[in-house]
Amino acid sequence: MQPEPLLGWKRTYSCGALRLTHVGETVTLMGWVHRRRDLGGLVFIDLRDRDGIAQIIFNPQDNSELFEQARQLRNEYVIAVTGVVEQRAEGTVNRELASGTVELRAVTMKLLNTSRVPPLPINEDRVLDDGLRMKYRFLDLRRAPMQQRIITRHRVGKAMRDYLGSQGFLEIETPMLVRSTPEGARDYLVPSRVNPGRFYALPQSPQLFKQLLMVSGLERYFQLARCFRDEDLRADRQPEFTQLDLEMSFIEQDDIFTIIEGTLKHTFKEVLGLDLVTPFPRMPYHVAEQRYSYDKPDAWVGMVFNDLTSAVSKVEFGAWKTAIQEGGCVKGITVPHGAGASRKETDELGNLVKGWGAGGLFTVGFGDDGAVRSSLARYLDEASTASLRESAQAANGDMVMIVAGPTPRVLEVLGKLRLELGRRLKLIPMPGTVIANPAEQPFNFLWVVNFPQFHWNEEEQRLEAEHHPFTSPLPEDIPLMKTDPLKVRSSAYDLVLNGTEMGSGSIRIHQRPLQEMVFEAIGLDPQAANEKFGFLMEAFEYGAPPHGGIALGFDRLTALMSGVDSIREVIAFPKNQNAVDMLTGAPVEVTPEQLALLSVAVVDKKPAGRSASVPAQEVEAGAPA
RNA sequence: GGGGUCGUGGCCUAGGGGUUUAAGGCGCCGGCCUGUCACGCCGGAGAUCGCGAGUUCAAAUCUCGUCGGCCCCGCCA
Repeated sequence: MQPEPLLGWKRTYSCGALRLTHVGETVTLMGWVHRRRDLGGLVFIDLRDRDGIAQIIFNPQDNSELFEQARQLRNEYVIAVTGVVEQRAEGTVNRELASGTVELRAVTMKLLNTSRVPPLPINEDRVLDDGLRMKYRFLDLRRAPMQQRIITRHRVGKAMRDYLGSQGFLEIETPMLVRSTPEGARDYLVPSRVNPGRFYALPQSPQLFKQLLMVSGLERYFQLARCFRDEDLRADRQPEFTQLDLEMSFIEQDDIFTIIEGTLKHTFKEVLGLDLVTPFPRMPYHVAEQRYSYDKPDAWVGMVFNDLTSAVSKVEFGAWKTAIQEGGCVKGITVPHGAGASRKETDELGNLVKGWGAGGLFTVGFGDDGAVRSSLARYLDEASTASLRESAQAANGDMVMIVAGPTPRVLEVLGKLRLELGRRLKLIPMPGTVIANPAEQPFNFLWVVNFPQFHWNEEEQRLEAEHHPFTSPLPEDIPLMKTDPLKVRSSAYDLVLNGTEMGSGSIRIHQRPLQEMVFEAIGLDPQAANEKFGFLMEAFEYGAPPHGGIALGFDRLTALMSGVDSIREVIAFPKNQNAVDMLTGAPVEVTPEQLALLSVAVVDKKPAGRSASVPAQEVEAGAPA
């Protein structure tokens, strides 16, 4: 059997689309052989495309030659099949398949392409080595869970575009080859051939351009903007990532909040069918800083974070003592009826928690008879146990899951832990659920407002912008700029989701004198400021409107909505931890000729560098010939 | 830059100094099978245990180094 060209064959339905209503129709499906079940006298092929799976039946009595061809099919062969949709007999219906009430009785078939045996299983959902997945990403992406996430990503983006479009926003692209600015993350640089010795930078964000668009009078801008930061990677950090970036004129902070709340409400409804409760709670920065009292936003499914710091202050347990001594805290989530959790389950959660940057997870269970079950039992005397139990509001049968350490970390970890518990205990509302009150909301958004304008950079012995230097101070605090700059509050705000940062923005400065004042405060002398940002300040002199905006982490949001921890799972072609694209091998060395053309010389090259550590032949083996 | 963890046929795992001729499941190849859907049954091929040193009579197993994946700290205005 040799592959043939399509020669006029047209696909009439997708595999996942077949239903009882199609019975009797002659249809043509095209897709990949998902699985073959050869019963000897009967062959079933599960044919898969992006939409789903259809069962095709080959019967030798219909066409013996076709039947023999079907026996020769192998997984991942690409075929086109024309046949008649038939209702499945009672007892042969597959409830697991959307198309499970029907099957396609094959009449003719065309082999479109063959396939080698794939190096990773495409027809089953199992945990695979990340390196293998990245090297064969084109096959990894063929797997159903990956396709679902890529589709989710598309839908999230589309929902955002639709909503913002309906609100009068214009999607405008900004340049990728931009001017390098010293502040912030390290830049990716691009040498200019036309201007020897000069470099572009890839944008860390479209910040300056979107402000200029406001000066230009475009009034409402947004973009799913690709951003680049040359910093070390994490599960939630890639060197290139995507932000929902927007900016508005003639607005104040509340207007931004309303737009974002509307955007997220629409997006969650469209993509997950969940009705988010808006507006999101707001918390001034100083409250978050001092108490970090997450009571309201965390009042979800009854699993609030309980502060146990004082309750366990007398417990002679090293990790807790250290945490408290260093100004941190001990907090716990009380899991209703959780005391029955197995050692295996708590160990698993413990490993997750460690991976999120906490020292470990400590559990104290209270049996139905009130008996204490804990690995820390020997550290817990009667009094401490009682006070812990009271602070944790634990009833008989409950389990308290405890994390200790620096407060921000504890809160972030507990936020993730709670989401994980919600998933495991099936407490997260199913798609389509109307969330009546914020306490049931698995996605707990929170605005943190009024960040300080500056913080002190100990290393450089100077003030530094907390958000960025284009952020406007609160008008009432401007007089403090000269006298007590650290007390100046800014109009910067963060959007926090389940204890992790999901976005941040601010109302911007739109007048030259104030911008100059801020530059001066952070130690940028007028001449340097003019050199780097003169174009912006000059723009302010031509009728810049009041404006502000925000950027949301699109990858992170999509990951959370997909229920995965790593943004790599929602990026089609991500980099590995060493910022290497394991599929193509990038970055690679380039020829001396290329370098010469760019007036670039490579110095101090590390021997056997990382680009060389992806052997060329391995890459070749992974790439299509 | 640092810490942790993992690396065993194509895939996922077991084995943690000598009864291992490296085990199992999936996959692959061949045979049988007309209602399967993770089809079933029978048979077979496929691994010098990431790589390199060292310890030892003996190393997949212990030690050191190295390479690679992942997680974290630093870093990410």
